[in-house]
Amino acid sequence: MIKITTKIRYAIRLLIFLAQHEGEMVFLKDVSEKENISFKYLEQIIPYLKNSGLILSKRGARGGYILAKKPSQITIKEIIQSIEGPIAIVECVASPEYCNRSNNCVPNKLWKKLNEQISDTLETITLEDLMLNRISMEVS
Amino acid sequence: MIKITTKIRYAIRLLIFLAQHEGEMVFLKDVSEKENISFKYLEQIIPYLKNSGLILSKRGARGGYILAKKPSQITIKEIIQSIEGPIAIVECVASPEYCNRSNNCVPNKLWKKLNEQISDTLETITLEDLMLNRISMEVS
DNA sequence: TACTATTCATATGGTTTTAGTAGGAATTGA
DNA sequence: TCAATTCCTACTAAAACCATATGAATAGTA
Repeated sequence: MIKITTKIRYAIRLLIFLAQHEGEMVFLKDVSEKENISFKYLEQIIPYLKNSGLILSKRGARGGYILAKKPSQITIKEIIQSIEGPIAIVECVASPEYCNRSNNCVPNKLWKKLNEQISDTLETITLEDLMLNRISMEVS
Repeated sequence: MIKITTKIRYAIRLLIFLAQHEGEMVFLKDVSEKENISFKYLEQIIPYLKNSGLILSKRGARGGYILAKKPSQITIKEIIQSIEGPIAIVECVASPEYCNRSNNCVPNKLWKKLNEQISDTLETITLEDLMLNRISMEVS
């Protein structure tokens, strides 16, 4: 059911790498090698992160990528949303018009609750938290 | 990313229907018609629920299905797991051997936390809760 | 017994998503 | 001019998703 795609996982590892090299321009080639992720696939992930203003790039020789914000200001939710759009575990929680059952739909409330919980959790965790290994297993 | 499949959603609606007719044998045809779900698809979902002991069946004319337990004793987690097995938003949270990065993997803790949170939430909600519309939006 | 209604078992198929691979254009620094 | 880098776009294999289809097995009933 609920699967985190490689795109999201790679994006997070890429951003952690950038966070760990804050201030430097980083080559994608290095990320690819150090993190052992397909270079060409990484290239495809980059545009999402650029478009949502998470990273900046510089073209040409000695170009590269750099975080556009401080790691403490980048939430996991932002990262995921930059790639997949709004978090919606079922269509109807984002677009009620999607299903005409919505009005009196019993399970809907369940999905809404779960969706909000996931969304909230992802919003409270930042890149910095990941970097500093600052993830408590307590339910917040 | 995070999507609830139709199989799971249909299964829950099927079980709610059974819960609403507790004590009676229910024909799949009725569920299909009332809930407007493909009969043939429902038939494919049934075996999962049977195998995990959530429902009982009776074959032949005037056969049908009935809940094997009280609605208060069937959790949403059980239902989902009966269809998809253990809840694992990434492979490595269920099978650490899946990825050799596991030891010092920074994002792993994030996925573990999120996974547990989802799992916990789904475990605390029962069929009865759904039936009685007893889902609070407060984060538990 | 024959008929009908139901569950049970299994095969098939179309569409979408996932997870890449590939080739080359554009840009920039040296 | 060359090499290193990002940028852009097309393609593809495999899996997952969401069903549809056919018919066998079983059981109640007239």
